Amino acid sequence: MGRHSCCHKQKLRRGLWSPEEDEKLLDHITKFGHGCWSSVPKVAGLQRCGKSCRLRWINYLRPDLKRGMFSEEEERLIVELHGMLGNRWSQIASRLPGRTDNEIKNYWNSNIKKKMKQNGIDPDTHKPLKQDNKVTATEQGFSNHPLGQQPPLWFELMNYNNNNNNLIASAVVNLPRDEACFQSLQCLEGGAGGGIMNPSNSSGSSTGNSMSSAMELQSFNSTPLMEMGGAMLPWPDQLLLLPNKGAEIHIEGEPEDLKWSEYLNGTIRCLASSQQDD
DNA sequence: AAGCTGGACAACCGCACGGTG
DNA sequence: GCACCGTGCGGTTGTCCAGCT
Repeated sequence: MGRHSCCHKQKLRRGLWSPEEDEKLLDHITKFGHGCWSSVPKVAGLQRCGKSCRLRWINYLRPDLKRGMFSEEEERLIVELHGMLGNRWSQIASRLPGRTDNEIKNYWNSNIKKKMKQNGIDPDTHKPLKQDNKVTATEQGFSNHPLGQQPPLWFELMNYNNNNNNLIASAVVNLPRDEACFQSLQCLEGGAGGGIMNPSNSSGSSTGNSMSSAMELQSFNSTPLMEMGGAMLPWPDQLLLLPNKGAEIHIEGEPEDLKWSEYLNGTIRCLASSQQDD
């Protein structure tokens, strides 16, 4: 590890912080706030550069830090957000109260990345790895599926998610409006009730729904397609498959669409349970 | 017991960006 | 427009420690 140029010039301390330094910094910021970071070390009586003080405060001394292990929900959220935002750790951290970008970045690199690879998911693209250890539809007993030996990505992910309650990776699945995709969704629908209309009978008009700002990278160009509880709910062009949660869609400003999301979660969970029982 | 290794965490580096004079 | 400064961010690397040989 090198030395900050400013630290070098001023012969400032570097490396791990001592409890005494922590106390000085904490005491100073508690009383006066940090204000201009470059002036903090001088006023607080620290032989550190302002940058180092800022980092120490943000990553360790801040009173609102959560610390401790990441919960399953936090882990799931990190994976989901990373799928949408990429390595924008500060943005990801802003959606996890009490967690720092550095903490999340470390956790991603040392833990989640590894789990995703073990699950056959590329942590960079959130898509299945093109490797031999990938869980294929054929391995899962879908060799007789009409889609054949090499089913499309949406089918692979959908079934992969169904058969693995411990799935770590989230994935965005593009859903083509064709008969094969429709049939697969019918399978998902299972015995949970409700009805799915054949895409060929749909009007094909777009409602132009969009995701929330947090998910602006995705947009749903939806077509009314699915009937549930007497209401027509939109068919998304994309599904977001989430670990341990089945699938979700997020459509801004239309709470009734969330029912569709919960409904799909339920059917996927239901399907996974019945398959495990077999 | 000693050395090695890998994981987790902490901290630094370089760069980009915005504000200011 | 330009230089300078402070700040924030993401990538990288150092440090510590537990487990293994």
